[in-house]
Order: sequence, then structure tokens, then C-alpha cells
Amino acid sequence: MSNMDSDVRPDITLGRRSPMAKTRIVVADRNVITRVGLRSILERNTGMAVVAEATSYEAALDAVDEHGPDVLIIDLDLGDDTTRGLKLCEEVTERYPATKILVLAQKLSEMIVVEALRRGVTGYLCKDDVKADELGKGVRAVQDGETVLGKGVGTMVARGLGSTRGAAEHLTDRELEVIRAVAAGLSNKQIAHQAFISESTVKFHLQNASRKLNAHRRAEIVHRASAAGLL
Amino acid sequence: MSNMDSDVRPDITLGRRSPMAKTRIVVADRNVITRVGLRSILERNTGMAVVAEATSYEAALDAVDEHGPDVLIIDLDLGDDTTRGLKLCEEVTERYPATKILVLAQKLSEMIVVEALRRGVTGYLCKDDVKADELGKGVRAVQDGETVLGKGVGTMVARGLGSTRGAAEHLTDRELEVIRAVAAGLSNKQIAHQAFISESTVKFHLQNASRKLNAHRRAEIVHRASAAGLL
DNA sequence: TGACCCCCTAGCCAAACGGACAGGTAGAGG
DNA sequence: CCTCTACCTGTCCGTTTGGCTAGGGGGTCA
Repeated sequence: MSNMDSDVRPDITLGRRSPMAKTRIVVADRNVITRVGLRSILERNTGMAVVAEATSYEAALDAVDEHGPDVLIIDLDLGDDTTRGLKLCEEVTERYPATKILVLAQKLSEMIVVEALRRGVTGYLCKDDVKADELGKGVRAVQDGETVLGKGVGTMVARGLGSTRGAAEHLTDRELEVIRAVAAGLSNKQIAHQAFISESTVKFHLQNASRKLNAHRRAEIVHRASAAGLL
Repeated sequence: MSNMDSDVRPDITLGRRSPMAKTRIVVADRNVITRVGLRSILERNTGMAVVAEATSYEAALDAVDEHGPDVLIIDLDLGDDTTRGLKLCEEVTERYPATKILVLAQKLSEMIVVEALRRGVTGYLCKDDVKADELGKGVRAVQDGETVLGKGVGTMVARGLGSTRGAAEHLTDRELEVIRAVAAGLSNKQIAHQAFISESTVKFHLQNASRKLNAHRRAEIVHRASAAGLL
């Protein structure tokens, strides 16, 4: 209660995963309010303990390294590049298969949902939809290896996996750069000039982005990218 | 601990604004985690009490009606129409000038910031940027009538107020409808058909929206509307 | 070394868009 | 009555786009 602002809060380190021990949780979220709220809600539940908090991708990984928690609760949007969050999930599931991941997203993005699940995330809830008691249940379920999908997430998964191919190929740096320029209202010609490439190339990148985002108009590209938190 | 999910949590009703009394706070946010977190952080401070929580515009207004708090902490994005949040601020400042409003936004939108301040909001912080101790200070400052602006908010205000005219005329229902269709990737012709109006009219609405949002291309319109939480 | 991916470029053409005219209706309110 | 707002329609024309095909260069990795 005295050190509520530290990035990582160590705790009594007892033997990892001893039976009957408390569920050890690491929370990664850039938002203090959310961290405090989560801790408060989860620790009402006598069987759970938040052993560390993190506010960046690096800190999150460090915390998992150090504490080897049962569950990592994470908001993938920890920096300005959500893709980093996906990579983090991949790393954690690879190196610590015993640590289950529960994603707590601010908003639902089909692309992120599908990609996260592909990377071994075992739960995906949306902050705004979740009820207080669902959190505890969700954590317990995830810890037991059950897959927990929040309201609306399920249908996304169905659609996402139903698509012919991996729905969400990653946008390349250039593509993202171009999309951001489009969002700013620039024409292809202006973008070309700004990025020191030809107009043809701008169109090329936009076509690739269209395919990847399953959009057909630049306005739609912007919308999807925006919804995915890419801008 | 038993009724943490109820929309409004009544408390001991003592004489309003007695001197030396605790700072009475109403929290309006659709997110349980945030509500619990705020309560937890604020009530560490012995001089403050969260007397009610609300998860909808209606409930927020009811709570203010009932408790006449010193401070209303609100995330304007309580439903699917952020404009409602602005109207709410207007109503509260009009009917309860003694109740100060502190906006806790998820993301920063110039339009929302400027409009909110125009409507008598005395504080504007961004959830992700705020530190735990800043919250208490912010609430106290707001209660004293001081204007509290979070990181980045100040510059927005400067730009917003510097603009020749009221920066943010409201988009009409039709305009919003058209914009949403544009975001979905529809052509003017398709939108016209969908809305039972002519293509000319679609273009007309888009031109008006362009002016209001200070955009020149549909992709930019979508971006701004999206950033303002209008989609 | 070939396969693969990202990046870059070119030209073509139909369709869509933006921006500007110049109007019209209906309702709300001073 | 006049004004204001939201809504609706049209025509014009140059610019921008979407979608296509058809390439080259450089990097990584098996």
C-alpha cells in the first residue's frame, strides 16, 4: 500500500507452483488505475495474489522471468506498437508454458484477437465488458488451461479462423507509414513526395495493406487500422 | 464487497458540503476495474469518499442528483455516443455549479477536450498518463476550482481555442451516418442507396462533415471521427 | 542456390472522388 | 415575417482512386 507506483513489486518468493499455493499473478498494464483496480478485485479472492505489476513490455517480461507466475494478465497495448505485445505473448508461451496468459483488451480488434490466440494466449476479455466476478473466474479458468473468451470475442475467432488464410498478416513498416499518411488526408502524390518514393510504390503498399486488412477503400483501411490501434 | 456491481452505490447521506467534511466524489465509468481502482486510490486519501458509482449517462446524472457531490469524475465515453457525455457536463455545470467535473479520458481527442472545457469541465486527465498521486491532487485542485489539464491537454486547448471559430460544430445525425458508411468502405453510390438519398446528398453531407472536422479527404474524415470516438 | 519477403517502379483505364456552382423543402423560433 | 438549421437535389470538371499486369533489387534462411 506504500509502494503503489513502482513498476515491479516483488513479493515473498516461495517455491514456484507448490500445490495448494496461491495463484500468483503478474499484471501488465500501463494504466495505474487499472492495475490498482485489478489488484483490489483479484485479492478479494483469497486464493490469488498479484506478485508484480509492469507498465512496459520489457518490465512485463522481466516480471515473468523473475516470478514465474501462474497467470499473466496483460493489456497488449503497452507501448505505441501493439505488435510488440503479440511478440511478448509468443515469448512467454514459449519460455514459460506453465504461465497462462489472459489478455485484457481495451477494445476488440479482430486482427489482434486472432493473432493473440495463435500465439498461445488462453484468455481474451474486454475491459469494458467484464464484470468484477468474471475476473476471478476467468483467471482461475485460464490457470486450469481453459480458454476464456469474452463477449464478442468468440464470433471474431470464428470469422478469423474461417478465413481462407491467416487473416492477419502483419503490415510492414512501410505499409503502416503510408496508412498513417493516408489517415492524415494526404494524396498518393503527397505521400510519395514525403516518403521519397514514387506514387506507384505508394499505391503498391496500399494495395498490399488493403489485402491484409481485407479492405477495398482507403477510408476503410484507415478505419480498420485505427480500430486495431495501429495509428 | 457484496454489491460491487451495482450501478449506483448509496452511502451515508449527511448534510451537503458541511465544512471540514470529506470530499464527496461520484465516479462515472463503464469499466468496473477502473471504478474499483479509482475508489481504492482515492480512499487511501483520508479526506475523500466515493459516494456513488455510475455506468451510464442516466445513472451518472441520477447519482449527482441524489448525492450532490463535490467532484464528479467521469469518462465521457459512457455509451456509444460521446456527445451525450458533453451534454451531461453541460447539464451538471448548469444545475449544480458547486459540483466540479474532472474528466478522465481514455484517449485524447482535441475536439472532445475543447468542447468539454467549453461546457464548464474544470479538469481533464488522460487515464494512461496519470500517476496515482496525481489523482488525489487533481481532485483536490478541481474541487478548489482550479483547472487541471493533463499532459498534452494544454497544447490542444491552445490550438483549439486559437482556431477562428468554434472548432467543433457538431456533426448531424445524417453526417455521422454517412461517415460510418464511409468507414465501412462504401462508395457514395452505395451509401446513397443504403440511406435512400441521392449520391449528391451523400457528397453534400461529406463536404459539410469535412468542414466541421477540418478534413479534406474521406480517409481523414474517418480518422478524425474515429479518434473522436464517433464510430 | 533457390525460395521468399520486403521494398521499389511503370503504365493503363474505368470508376470514384472533391470542390465548386445553384438551387429546393420543412420545421423551430425570435 | 424572416432567419436558421438540417436536409435534400442537381450539374460540371479536373483530380484521385482502385485494380490490374509486369517487372527489378536486396535481404535472409535452409
